[in-house]
Amino acid sequence: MTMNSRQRFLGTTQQHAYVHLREMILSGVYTGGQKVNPAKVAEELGVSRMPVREALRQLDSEGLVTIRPNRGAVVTALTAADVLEIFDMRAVLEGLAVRCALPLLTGEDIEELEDRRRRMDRVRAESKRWISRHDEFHDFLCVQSGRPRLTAEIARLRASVQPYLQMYIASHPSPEMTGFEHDGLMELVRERDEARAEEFMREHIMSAAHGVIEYLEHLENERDVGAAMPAAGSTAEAA
Amino acid sequence: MTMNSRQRFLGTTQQHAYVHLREMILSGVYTGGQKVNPAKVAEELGVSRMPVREALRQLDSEGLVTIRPNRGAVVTALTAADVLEIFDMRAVLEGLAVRCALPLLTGEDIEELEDRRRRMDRVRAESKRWISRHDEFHDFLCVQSGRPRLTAEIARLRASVQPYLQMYIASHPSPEMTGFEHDGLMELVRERDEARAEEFMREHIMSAAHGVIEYLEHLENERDVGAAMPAAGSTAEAA
DNA sequence: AAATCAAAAAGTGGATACAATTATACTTAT
DNA sequence: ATAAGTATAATTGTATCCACTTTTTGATTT
Repeated sequence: MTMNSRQRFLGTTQQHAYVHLREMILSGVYTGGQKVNPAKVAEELGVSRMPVREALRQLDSEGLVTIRPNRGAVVTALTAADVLEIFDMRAVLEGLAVRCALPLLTGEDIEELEDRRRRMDRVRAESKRWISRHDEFHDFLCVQSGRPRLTAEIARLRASVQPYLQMYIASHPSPEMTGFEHDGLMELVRERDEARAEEFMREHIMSAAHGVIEYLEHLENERDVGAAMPAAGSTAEAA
Repeated sequence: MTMNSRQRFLGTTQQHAYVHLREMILSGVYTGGQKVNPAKVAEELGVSRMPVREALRQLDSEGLVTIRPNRGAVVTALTAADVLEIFDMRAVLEGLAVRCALPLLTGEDIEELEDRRRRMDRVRAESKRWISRHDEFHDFLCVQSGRPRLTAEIARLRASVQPYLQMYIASHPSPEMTGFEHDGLMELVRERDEARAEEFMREHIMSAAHGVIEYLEHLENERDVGAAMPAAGSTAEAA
């Protein structure tokens, strides 16, 4: 049962640990602020602490965990401000990506893009699948820019907010995804209007961001008033 | 003489190794494509291979070295296309940074910025010092955006092309740095014109990029013709 | 002389062992 | 009762050791 999954895994043990931890964080099993015990993780995977440490170091560089010297690693907890910052960065970078991709897109590419947009629309009701196809749509466009570093960076930023996006979605059952925006984008793509497509992409991403950010601000406010006067209730009780 | 510099270094051995390797790469002592021998580095620093390995893993995540499983680490060698990609990313991100900083800047901040611009201009002739002060000017503006992740990412991108910038500078003795552009930026900052300041910053960064990129393309062409027909010269000689 | 293969050397990845640091629990004093 | 201090446990950081992979070298064959 706890049969060592290392056996089936191809590649180095470090990669195995990296993939495992990353999945755990992105899927929300390890939640923000939580300490990561390397010894436990190592035992779970049936490996030593060393490859786990290296995986954590890598995840730290990518922003998913935060290592403090001699004090261990914690899963990075993002504030609403952090999430805003990340979306802002993604917005300008993905704007750049469309701008670069536009002159390189063949008619075939545009057809494929249109296809993906339709596939996305088809599952508008199921938020999880829609998100996944939405990501694929965006990713396809990024890849067509012929800029691997840009594409990777955008993917990294997208991943780092993923758990928060999922929380938001979970708390807003069936928010009827706004797919129509992509029609506007497709139109600008066909017209090969670089400037307007870039601008449109920026606005599109930030409009998606607002929901998540407001949700997180709401949570933070709730938590703050709760933490600021924890004595209020008990004082009343005592009195 | 080879007195173990670890003694004087505060912090973990891993940090020591990281700082050391980073300096070596950024200063150009380790040049692009070169293999890094962890055992040698470890001995030089008077530490074991383990912290060196972790430092390399981190540098890999940051793009300064490339680790291939079972085949060691090499200093990342960037092509002209890579450098263009990085400058493009920096341009849009730093555009975002000014836009965010503008509404937050106090009169004092603007004075300080102006001060830095003057200090930069004062050493226009000495390219090394000018570069350094130029970076500080840009960094100050980034910090004022109140976006730590954005600031860090921009710094990372700037660092990754630093060796190439230095090569370019070295091969173009005293290119009479174009400081005047910053006057235009300062004007837009004072007017608090977010949109135009963002656009200006983008263009400013890309104009700085062109020199480096052309230089690298030139080098690549030279290398390519040299490699494509290495017999050409010797054939002529033989004939 | 060039190509192929085998064996050795070098190098990388991972595990265990040990040292140093931080966190926790317990005591003691105010 | 609370706070400070100390002892102990837990965790983190580093080094050494071993196994496995890649690279190099040299011998052999065509």
